[in-house]
Amino acid sequence: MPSDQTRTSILDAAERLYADRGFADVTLRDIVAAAGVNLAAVNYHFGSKDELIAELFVTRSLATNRARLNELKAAEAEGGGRAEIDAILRALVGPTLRGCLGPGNERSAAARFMIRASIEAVPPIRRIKNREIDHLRKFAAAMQRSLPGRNQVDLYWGLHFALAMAHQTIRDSERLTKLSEGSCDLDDVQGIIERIVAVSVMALTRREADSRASEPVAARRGR
Amino acid sequence: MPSDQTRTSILDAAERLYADRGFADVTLRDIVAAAGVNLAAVNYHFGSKDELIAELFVTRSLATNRARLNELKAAEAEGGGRAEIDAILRALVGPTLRGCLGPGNERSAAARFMIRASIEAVPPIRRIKNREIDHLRKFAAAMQRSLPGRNQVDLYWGLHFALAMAHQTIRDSERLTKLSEGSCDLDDVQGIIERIVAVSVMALTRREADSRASEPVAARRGR
DNA sequence: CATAGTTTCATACAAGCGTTTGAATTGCAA
DNA sequence: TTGCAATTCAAACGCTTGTATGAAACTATG
Repeated sequence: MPSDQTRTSILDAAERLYADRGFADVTLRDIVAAAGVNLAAVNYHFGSKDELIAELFVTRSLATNRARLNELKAAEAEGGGRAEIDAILRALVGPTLRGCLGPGNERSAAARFMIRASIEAVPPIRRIKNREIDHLRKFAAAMQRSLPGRNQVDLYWGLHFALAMAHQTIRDSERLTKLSEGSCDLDDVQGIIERIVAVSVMALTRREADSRASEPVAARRGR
Repeated sequence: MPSDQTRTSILDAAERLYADRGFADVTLRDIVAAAGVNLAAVNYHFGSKDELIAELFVTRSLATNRARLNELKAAEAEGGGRAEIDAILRALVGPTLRGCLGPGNERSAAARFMIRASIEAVPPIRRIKNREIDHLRKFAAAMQRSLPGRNQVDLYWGLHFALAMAHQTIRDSERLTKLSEGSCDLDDVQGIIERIVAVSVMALTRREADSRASEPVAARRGR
């Protein structure tokens, strides 16, 4: 039975380096140096660089999806099969945001790795990523149960916008900090989650009438 | 005086290739092959690969910012120095969205290049990108004039969310299409703009009270 | 201890990268 | 046309990349 120690140090080092510097700037030699193992160990244990990346991504992807679904199930159980819309959205964006932001001196490498993966979309990851659609579909279904009267298209857009705000907040928190000169507190994760959830709920529950060419001012500058 | 023809074909080919395939997968040899020029021409005319990328980015960046500011000025002029908040947001997200989405058989390479740049953040671009903060500050100031009563932090978050929704819609339109099985119409650019503007306006004009721990349900699942 | 299987190691390899070189070619002024 | 600078070109450079190799070291069973 293998000790798995080399395997594990490679996975840890790779995840941390990819999280910190992105996929493009990290070579196998960087990884093995950080892991304190021999260069050939990567190909011996994983077959190739791409398979190493794929294993990292699959592992973390399953974990994140599990955390989100757990929150969703809990919310639906609490409501007898139908969760409140804000609870659904909180289950969608909460796990990732909590993982990637927050006052911890160094955030979880796992979460930052996933952000990188979602940003840089390197080939081995892109191949796996299509399964995420099925995962999101479960949230779309829950939202439909929660807001049975809503237009389905609006639900998709609301889901999309919620993910967009969460994602961009993680991705470009630096810009927001600079722009606001520090007045936007990115360590207040729960506050950020509630902000995103509140906006998404508003987007999802606004009146039907203004689904297009809403305000008079809007229609004026159509160009 | 140089004919500039080689220079121009390199710029065009590079922009198109980077837009299509990203920075990581495009080599100088790909570019010169597409441009029909010699390999050494890049270094002769631009000095280095990084300087070529930087020139592309600076050019397009200035153009986009100019388009946004033009719309902003027009909106402010129309309102006698104080634009409606929705007009400001439309000026912010409109130019980019119109450039990157839409029914055109092939979208503008320039716009898709800018999206790549904003996604992949290769070093020569990252160095330039900090100027964007100053550009966004003008929109923050306009928003403050438009909504003088609002908390400044809320304005920054609203600006941030508006850009997040626009950006993610461009970036990951494929996912939304798949998720909604085509029912979200990504060719209806003006509809998308109005959707984003409407949500952003709601985010910016919601009542002060719920800036944190808003709904009772929200407070319950704080974790 | 001996031996077979697993894991590590130093080293090499082919391929691709951005860049450089120096000679050919071009374009234009005198 | 001659002459000179600007431009183009084929070829090569040095370097880094992921991967492969075969020997050495380790581990555990008989």
